[in-house]
Amino acid sequence: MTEFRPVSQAVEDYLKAIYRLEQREGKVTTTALALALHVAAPSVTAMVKRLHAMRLVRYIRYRGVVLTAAGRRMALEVIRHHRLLELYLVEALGLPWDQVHAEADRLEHVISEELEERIAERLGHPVADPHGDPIPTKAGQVKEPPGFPLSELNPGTAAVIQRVADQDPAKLRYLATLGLFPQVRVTLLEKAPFGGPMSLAVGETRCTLGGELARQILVVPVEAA
Amino acid sequence: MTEFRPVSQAVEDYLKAIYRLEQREGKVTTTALALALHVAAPSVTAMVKRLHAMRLVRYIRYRGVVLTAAGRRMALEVIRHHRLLELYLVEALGLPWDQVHAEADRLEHVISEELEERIAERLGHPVADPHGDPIPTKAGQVKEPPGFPLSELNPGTAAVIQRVADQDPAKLRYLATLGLFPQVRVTLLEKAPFGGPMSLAVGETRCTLGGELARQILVVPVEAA
DNA sequence: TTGTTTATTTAGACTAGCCTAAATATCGTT
DNA sequence: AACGATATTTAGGCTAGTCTAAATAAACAA
Ligand SMILES: [Mn+2]
Ligand SMILES: [Mn+2]
Ligand SMILES: [Mn+2]
Ligand SMILES: [Mn+2]
Repeated sequence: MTEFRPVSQAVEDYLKAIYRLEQREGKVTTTALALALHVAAPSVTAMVKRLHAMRLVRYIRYRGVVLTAAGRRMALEVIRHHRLLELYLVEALGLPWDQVHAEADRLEHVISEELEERIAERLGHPVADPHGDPIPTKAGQVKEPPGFPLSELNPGTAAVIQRVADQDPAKLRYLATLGLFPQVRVTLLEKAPFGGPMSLAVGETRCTLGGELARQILVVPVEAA
Repeated sequence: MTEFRPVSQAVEDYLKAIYRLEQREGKVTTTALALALHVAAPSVTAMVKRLHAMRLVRYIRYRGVVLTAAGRRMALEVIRHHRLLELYLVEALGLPWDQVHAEADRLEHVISEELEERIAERLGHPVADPHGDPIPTKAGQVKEPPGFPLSELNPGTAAVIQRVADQDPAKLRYLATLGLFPQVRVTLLEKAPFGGPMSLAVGETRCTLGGELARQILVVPVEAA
């Protein structure tokens, strides 16, 4: 029944990007895709036409693109691979958390369902990757975790980091030196106005963080200790 | 100095196939490559011209193809990936030994040198994969293990399996049910003439094996127990 | 509402890899 | 030494995915 056609790596990358843009921006334009995928706009136009013909998106000229149910299912499948792999590489092989994204971006397209399953099992069927991003289930369920940017936390409040939304290795390495990971508890001490730097207590130490980075760190407030 | 250009998956597969044919047959013809890679002969002609232009092989029209030093280095690099991955998938994730070949065939092209290194470390820098095939070193050294086909062993002699040269999953599953793996000790009891079936003692049990399969199992004789 | 800026698509081209059919070279035999 | 069989290459074509330059539609502002 469910007819099964294999799909190219490029197609999977487009679907993933479309999924992320739908989440973050609501609508998905040609230009946004071109930017996200580092290709020229006409390349995107050509590809979304193909995706439309494959019934993975609905595409209306000049109106952007929307995932179909089949397209969303495939996107989530690839994202599941990606996030399981990231976690596996960190947990089982000790790769640094700033490198696993790039590695997973290539591996996600080639692992079998069998291998995916073994990895999930070995990890105890985890629900989040090393950056706090939720891992879709086999059935395609995702629960985006709650949380808002650390930059909007009120001074004097404690919170637990849920997610680090940036994937730039340099930034991740820097955050690691500060001890800022998902599940870590922080207290906001002071905040300069207009997106300026903030000073934080992390465990025993304290640090200063620019507004840029603080916007990428999602937190949930907790009771003071 | 060593200029580093990335190479496509197709190129890596050709280099690997050329390497294997050089080992097994001595010379590498267009037809042999076409057969090995399941492509049409003219596709091979086109590709070996490109490989020649890239200085990965020397190609003379109608005369076949020979790996250059650079080509051999690349082939061994991919083979190293393949065999490390096969062993890792069996050891660390418990995949059945008949499935790891197909999985490794896709993964070998996308893992980073960093990940390769972690895997090798985790495995304790092994020298052979689950089928007994030698794992080239980082520097490109391979030592083909000794051994001759089980089909040529003399009746009454004991031997240790060095290598199972077949990679057909069905055959490998069958051999697994008989307990025939590398490092396993067997004794040849009887042998029918003209490549006919042979009866073996494997541990406590005995079994019968067709000449076809016996030719793919490489052994080294040992003292009787 | 008209004109300008910006986003998007069309047109046309290119590369890597693959294919089939036809031409040609090599090899093994007589 | 020549012939037929076999191996190999050439010729020509196709798809996926990319690009730049040019045309056009949509959005915004006066
Ligand atoms: Mn999957
Ligand atoms: Mn992640
Ligand atoms: Mn390598
Ligand atoms: Mn193997």
